[in-house]
Amino acid sequence: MLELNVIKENPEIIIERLSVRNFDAATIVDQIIQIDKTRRDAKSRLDQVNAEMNQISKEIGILFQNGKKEEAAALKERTGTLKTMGKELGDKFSEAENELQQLLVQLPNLPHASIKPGKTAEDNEIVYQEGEIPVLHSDAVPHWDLCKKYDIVDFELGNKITGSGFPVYRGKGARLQRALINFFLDRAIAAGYLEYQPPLLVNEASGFGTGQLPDKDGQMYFVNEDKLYLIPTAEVPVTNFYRDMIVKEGDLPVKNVAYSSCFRREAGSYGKDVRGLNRLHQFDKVEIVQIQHPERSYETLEEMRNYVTILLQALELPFRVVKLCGGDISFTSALTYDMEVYSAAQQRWLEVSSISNFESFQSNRMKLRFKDEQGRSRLVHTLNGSALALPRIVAALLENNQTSEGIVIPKALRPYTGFDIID
RNA sequence: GGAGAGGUGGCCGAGUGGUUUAAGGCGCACGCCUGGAAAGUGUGAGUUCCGUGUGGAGCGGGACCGAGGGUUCGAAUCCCUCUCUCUCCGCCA
Repeated sequence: MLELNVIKENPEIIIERLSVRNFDAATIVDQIIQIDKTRRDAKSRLDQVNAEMNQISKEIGILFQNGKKEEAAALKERTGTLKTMGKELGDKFSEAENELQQLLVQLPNLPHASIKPGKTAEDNEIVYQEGEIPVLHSDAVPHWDLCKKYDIVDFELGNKITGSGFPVYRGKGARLQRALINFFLDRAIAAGYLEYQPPLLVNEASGFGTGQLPDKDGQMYFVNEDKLYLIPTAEVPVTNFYRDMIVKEGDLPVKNVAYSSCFRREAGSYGKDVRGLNRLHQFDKVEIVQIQHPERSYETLEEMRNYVTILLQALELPFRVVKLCGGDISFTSALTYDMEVYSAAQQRWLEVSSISNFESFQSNRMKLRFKDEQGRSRLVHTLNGSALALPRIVAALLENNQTSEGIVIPKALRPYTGFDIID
């Protein structure tokens, strides 16, 4: 959520910057400024009425103590009209406030100044690429066939007990998953992140705080009985730890890491993108989250990108870094790098990490602030990134490392898997 | 799921209708005291909104005692709903 003051002070700039996303904010910004006026006017008058009421009540109290009941009764009569006025103004105020809130929530985050306009993923900018594209034998097969061949991921069994998009990992497949989780967590801890195990279900306030609600309501699984949402990413609980808090400036940056299962309805997805492990309803991910001083958040974004780069290098996967264009960047993000690995049998780049700086967009929703040196409350910046999402990493490892003997496990992972080949 | 108790400032804890402008304590910040510290002592300290002023220095005012409603001239205090925590019972990994 953008800050009201910022919108009020430079409405044209907001409209111009949001046009980079192909978002026409002119009408909403206009309405916001109007409603805010109404709201402030009502609040101002309401405060005056309340002040007068408080004054009268105090006087009545004193009169009662002195036994002057008639004078008190006379004063009471005046409160009737004040009360009606107060009620009307109060209603007007909260109505305006609600409307204002509803308008504010519709505006996406301002893209960073370096973000280029663009319509789709086609317009994203490849800013870096590393690693050799493997040349596979002519009999090389995609990972879903390898899963079957080595009996490590069973999609049909998942279909049977749950539905499509919920695979069952078996034997060395299950151990590979566990190895990756531990590998990623150990690396993150070594890089100074604090490990958490968050709840996998969150309440509505948490969904709102990180921006999944009300926007992406239909993308989360919802437990109606208890009004709880299954998390689409550990970002939601881990960032919301700090909702409604004022953190100490000296505690910044906060660096947290969490492994969690993630649940996504993926409503509207179809086609070959969803084949095998490419797109699932439930998957595992290690997520890094940072809370940082506004003046240092972009350094931190680069640091996180560099951190993920090292992970991909350790796994010996060819990868590239994509800077998302205005049309492809998420509603909440100011700048996002997607990290993509090359999956050689599919001959596709697969997104395995998305690293974003949300600036104050989430912290404004969450009322997450810090005290600066002058004792002023200021919104922090929040950032997060996958480090990493497992299924597509597994897909690329299987495809790229397939040999006639079996699937070769990268060296860095062997201490975790306890085997060096899947055969 | 059943029964009971309770949510008060950073923390502990008083407060059952009117100078509560939330007692007191601990902790905190800044002074005094001290060679330095402890003890002692003094002062101060929350969040947020509106107005005025103007980059939030200041001043005036509103709201905030789990959340939301209600009663009343007036609510931390009374009533209703919700929520969370604790204890006991039941169930259970």
